[in-house]
Amino acid sequence: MVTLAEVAQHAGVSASTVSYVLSGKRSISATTRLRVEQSIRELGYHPNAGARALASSKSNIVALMIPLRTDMYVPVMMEIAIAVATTARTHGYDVLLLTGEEGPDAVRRVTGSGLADAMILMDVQLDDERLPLLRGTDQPSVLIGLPADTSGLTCVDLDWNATGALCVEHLAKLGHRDVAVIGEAPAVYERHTGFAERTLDGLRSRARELDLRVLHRPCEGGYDAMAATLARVLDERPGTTGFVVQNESAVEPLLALLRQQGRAVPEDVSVVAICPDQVATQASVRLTSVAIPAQEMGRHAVERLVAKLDGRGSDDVVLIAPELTVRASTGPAPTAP
Amino acid sequence: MVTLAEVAQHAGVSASTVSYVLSGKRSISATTRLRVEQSIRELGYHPNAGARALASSKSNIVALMIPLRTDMYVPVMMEIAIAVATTARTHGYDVLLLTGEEGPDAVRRVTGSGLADAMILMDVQLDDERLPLLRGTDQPSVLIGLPADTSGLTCVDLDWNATGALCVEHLAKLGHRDVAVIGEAPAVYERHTGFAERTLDGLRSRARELDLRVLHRPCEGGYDAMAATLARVLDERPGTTGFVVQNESAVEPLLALLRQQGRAVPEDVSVVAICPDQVATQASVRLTSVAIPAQEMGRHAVERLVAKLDGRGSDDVVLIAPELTVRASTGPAPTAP
DNA sequence: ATAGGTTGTCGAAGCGCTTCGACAGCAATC
DNA sequence: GATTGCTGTCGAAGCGCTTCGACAACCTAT
Repeated sequence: MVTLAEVAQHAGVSASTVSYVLSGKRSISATTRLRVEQSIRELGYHPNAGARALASSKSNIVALMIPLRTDMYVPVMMEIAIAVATTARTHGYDVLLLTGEEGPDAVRRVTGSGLADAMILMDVQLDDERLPLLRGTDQPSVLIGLPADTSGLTCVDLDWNATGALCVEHLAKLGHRDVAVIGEAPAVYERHTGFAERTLDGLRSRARELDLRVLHRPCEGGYDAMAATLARVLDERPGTTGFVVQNESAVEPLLALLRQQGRAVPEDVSVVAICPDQVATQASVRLTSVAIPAQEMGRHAVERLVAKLDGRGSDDVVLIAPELTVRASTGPAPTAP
Repeated sequence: MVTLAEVAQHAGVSASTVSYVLSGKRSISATTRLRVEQSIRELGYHPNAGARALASSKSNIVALMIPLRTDMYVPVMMEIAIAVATTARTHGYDVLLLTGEEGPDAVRRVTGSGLADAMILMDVQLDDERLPLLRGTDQPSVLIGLPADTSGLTCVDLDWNATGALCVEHLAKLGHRDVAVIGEAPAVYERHTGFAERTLDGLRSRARELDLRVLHRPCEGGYDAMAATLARVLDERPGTTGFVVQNESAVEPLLALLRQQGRAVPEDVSVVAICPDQVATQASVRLTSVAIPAQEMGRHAVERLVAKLDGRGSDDVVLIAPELTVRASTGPAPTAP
């Protein structure tokens, strides 16, 4: 392993000079800089991460806590993780992957050991047990997702309230009066995951204003679960003509079932999905949808975090405005016979 | 931040004693150990990762390189990543997430800087440009996936050859004579991703032995692409009664299309999928499938890696035997009218 | 009693880097 | 010609830990 000292010797300068060439924290004459850079290249020098971290108290690593469970939005999580990793890299940071498994202990471990300079938390629950720890440390952090109390925290999320409202508005405008919401798996609501509840709140309150009737049913993904859910919905509200689907693994089953029952989309029934664009365009009917901007969320989170690490930036909430794209799964409500 | 020295002072012992309590590398009397452990707890001490890495030349971090692109098996990748992270943790390692973006440079950076003690590579291509670097370093590594030349490398993968063979065997046993393979997106083959080619090889050579006709068509995921592919297949081989689908985002579209064309599954047409069990059980027809054992692969990879780090373990290839589960999407070939 | 082992603890060196203060050299100012 | 102010470089201290050799203290076997 090549060390700083060896580079210094090779270039005929002192170790500190090499360090300053690397960090740019003091001015170095062009000739020395070039000589040092040349030596670095020739020897194939890479600074030792541990030594650097020890001396500077900075690891240049950000931790990313992802959920352990895979009961929702797996591709979204993945896309966020990838966006976080690539964005972090452009700012000179590497990403440490933590699963939810350790829970709050992971936060303690990371802050305590100086393993990472900052953290990004995903899968935030409304009353997340990691939050007190984050508030109690001076290590910067960003949440992807919104807890109930955001004071003293930086959060990035899609504006789920607005998303719910947007979906129901679109259906209202098309004349639908009875709307069913196919939600995430029950477990997601039970653990009070912010986005699911917020979507529903936003949707319901807008529906009230617009005088629509809303029936919400959580739904595990998959064909069988969707079949059972649909049967119950149509039994309870036979006049339902609009669907909002938040569980992406229920989308395709729903379409198949409707088709099978002779209900045409969008002639008889309209469907709005909340899902990544890829899902919306690959479905058997091109879906009118509100996109989940996974990449943007990941990128934003890192950029807020880097800002904080640089001393710029402050605690606040970044809500990304939802956008609804009209495709082929929604149309005017059928006129009563 | 609490340091070792502070713990030592608090416990009335020397720093080295505390260190030995922590590492267990020398025997310590029960009384001192207890006293030290007590102090550690009271002060809330966490060893500093950087200092540790510097002094011991071990970071206790393993790097995981995941593919940047998301054109295949996203949930599988995610599951592997999570399995790697949790398994690594049980062995005292953390996981650094690298995306393919940097390519071979990432390998250089990580080995050069001592950021990680070892690495796991995913999305391995048959002739991967990272391999020479891995062979040229003494840093342990494990590949998830099989390159063309595995000499000097440790690899973990599903036995894709056997997987292909298994699928076609199952169809043959049911009396099907004409089989179509719906493959991954063309790009996957173009970059010579091992698993796709191997599956095909295994399938073709077994088909030859069993005297079946095979038609292979790569296919982007989604409904439209699948529709076009299916039309071409049925045009070229109208007698096709068996399908093997490797692209999980083509499965549901295929089922929908067949249904739409009045071809019943499994009465008229049989479908075998290669996909995670979750996909197979959630599809509109419960799919006969060969499971992709994502968790097992991740776990295995970490365990091989840890073995190497401990000086046990050697270079070799672990192939996981495929298992075919019969569900409702395959049945006897229809007898010719 | 003495030599030879064990066991438990300590002191000190050193891992490779950053960073601070010092200072030589030189140009501009009075 | 002395003073001030830069600029560019160096030496040394120190970050918090691991680890090696030393060595008391005690136990066994002669």
